[in-house]
Amino acid sequence: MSVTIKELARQLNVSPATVSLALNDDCRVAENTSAKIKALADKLDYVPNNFGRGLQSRKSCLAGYLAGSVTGSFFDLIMHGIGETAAAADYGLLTGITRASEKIDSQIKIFIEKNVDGIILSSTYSNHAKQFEKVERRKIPMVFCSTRDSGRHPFVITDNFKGGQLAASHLISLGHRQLACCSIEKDRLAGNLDAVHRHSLPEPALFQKGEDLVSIMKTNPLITGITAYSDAQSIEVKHIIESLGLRIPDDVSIVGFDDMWFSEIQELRFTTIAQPKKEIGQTAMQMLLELIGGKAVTSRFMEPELVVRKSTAPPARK
Amino acid sequence: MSVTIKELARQLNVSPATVSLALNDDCRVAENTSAKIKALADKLDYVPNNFGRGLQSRKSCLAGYLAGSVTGSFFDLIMHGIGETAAAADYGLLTGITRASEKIDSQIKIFIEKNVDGIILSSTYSNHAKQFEKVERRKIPMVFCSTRDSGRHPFVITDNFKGGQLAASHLISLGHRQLACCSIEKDRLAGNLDAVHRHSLPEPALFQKGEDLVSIMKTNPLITGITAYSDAQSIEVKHIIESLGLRIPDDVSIVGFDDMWFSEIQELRFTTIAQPKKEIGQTAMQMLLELIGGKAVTSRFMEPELVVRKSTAPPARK
DNA sequence: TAAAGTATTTAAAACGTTTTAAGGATTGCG
DNA sequence: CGCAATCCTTAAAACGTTTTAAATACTTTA
Repeated sequence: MSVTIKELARQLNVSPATVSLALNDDCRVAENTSAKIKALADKLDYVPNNFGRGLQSRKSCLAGYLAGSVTGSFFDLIMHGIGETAAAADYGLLTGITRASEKIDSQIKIFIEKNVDGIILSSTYSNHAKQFEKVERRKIPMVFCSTRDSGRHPFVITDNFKGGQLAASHLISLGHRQLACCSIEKDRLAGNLDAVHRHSLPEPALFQKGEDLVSIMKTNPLITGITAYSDAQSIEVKHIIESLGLRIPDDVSIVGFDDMWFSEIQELRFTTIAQPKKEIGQTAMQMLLELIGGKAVTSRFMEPELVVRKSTAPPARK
Repeated sequence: MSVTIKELARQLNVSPATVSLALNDDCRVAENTSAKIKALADKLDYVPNNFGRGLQSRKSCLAGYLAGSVTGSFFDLIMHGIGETAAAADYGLLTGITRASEKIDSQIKIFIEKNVDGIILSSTYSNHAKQFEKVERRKIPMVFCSTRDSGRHPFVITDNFKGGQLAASHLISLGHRQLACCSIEKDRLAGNLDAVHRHSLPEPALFQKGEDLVSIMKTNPLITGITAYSDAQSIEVKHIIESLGLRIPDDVSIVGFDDMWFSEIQELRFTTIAQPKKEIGQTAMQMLLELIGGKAVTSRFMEPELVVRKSTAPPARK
């Protein structure tokens, strides 16, 4: 049985109300009464009971985080940022990491049951509309993190257009004239196109999966610079290019995206567009806290950054 | 404002007590009353308030998970397992992922404040004794996951002795006679030694960091098989061995540990001792739930498994 | 039909906190 | 000294649930 306000009150011969007031730094309670109370609370290691408090305040100081997977450190670092900012605000972070579609509904249910004050999402979950309707009906604030929905909820996301520009500009500045670009992320593609247009170069060849490159490279052997969707795709692309008898970066340069830890390992050393993962998480939680506090928040784009390693170089052949 | 038991009671002209009893499937309430109540609860999307409930039951149905980092997918997969099992038991998972020592105390504080029913730890945190004393004083159950302390708390961990045996036996069966083994994990080292002794082979050379291998390989050029501490260390070892002018696996074989996702990528293809990461997480949560339920639990060792890829082969030279 | 038994419902208290309005002391001022 | 003003403290209600013991309704049984 833990120490309660009543117990403190009993021991000091004051009322529970006074204790509560004192512990909440209410200016109405006398200096030395307050001091006495705080001293005893400290000594007995009093911790306010979240149930009693929540019942009254209708706040749980709990936030939910839902993501498909944190494997490979991308969402891991985001979660780091979220958790850190949450803890600083005395918020607990309830995580629901799951790929299995049928488990998402149950995670949302748990978030609701545990009375989270808000939810951060790293996926759009458009096929779970019914469950999210419940969240909205309860007016539980939501923030999208590293993804965005059709517009009703605020989001934090890397400026993908700029990222695409950065990737293409880097390749162009190295002397590459004919590029290829993964078309999965529309904004990055748009940025890529923009850079190419500015230099009056031919449009990049488009691909979705790494394997598409086999035929693309055969059709257009002039391609020397590739923008991949992610560092993970860079691995795939590297393998495919090498299986075509070409070398990285001598014959073909690759720019990845994300700046995952494995891009740094000696065997790979990928040039990439870094996303500020931890900052994205911190910002998302920050925004959620503001939303919970009743403030209006606006979506934010975070700055990507070019990290040059060994997968890009000037093209050997012109 | 959400629907409460009182509201349901009002609408159906019964007492709140009846509603509570009905929703908890108490046999005392009449069949059709119960049916009516459940139907309305369903229709109005009633969700029991965790504060009211927790105040009464003294349970939060919240568990805490504390880990140093989930980067690189090892603890990520463990967390997956924990979360899945937690959700199945209607438990929320509060995560405190942090490397920063000064943030650990604050995470524990948050766990206590939010009234978690139990805590899973993936690190021993021996220098945070004061904070953990508070946890113990409150009799909050704890389970160690993929680590173990000096004995007071139950743990789940891979059978490292067996893992060490597996690694050495594999190398020996390929024909390697002189081995090296990372000595960081004592049980794995013991398993390694055991296998070597069984075959009456010379004891393995010991190293801690990958860089130690530079001098070790020079002192003992007969070494052809290496057991690394982890797949991550395998990367380092590979790089060092190659920088010594030797090839993997032609000249030197490497066995890693963990079976992380990157061990599968084409550039690496590491032979490794796989740890059942997800199962470890599931088991840890299972044990915690039993502990919370008042049962006695015993620690468990999970089976490691040899995964043969391309970093091991029979030694070229005898 | 009264008594005894069973089935169903309910009032009330409890859990720990915060908050509001009112209460009691003390002080200052005329 | 009396009245107001100020300062400090407190009783009581509220939040939503569960639980216990008591109350009510309905069946049997004699």
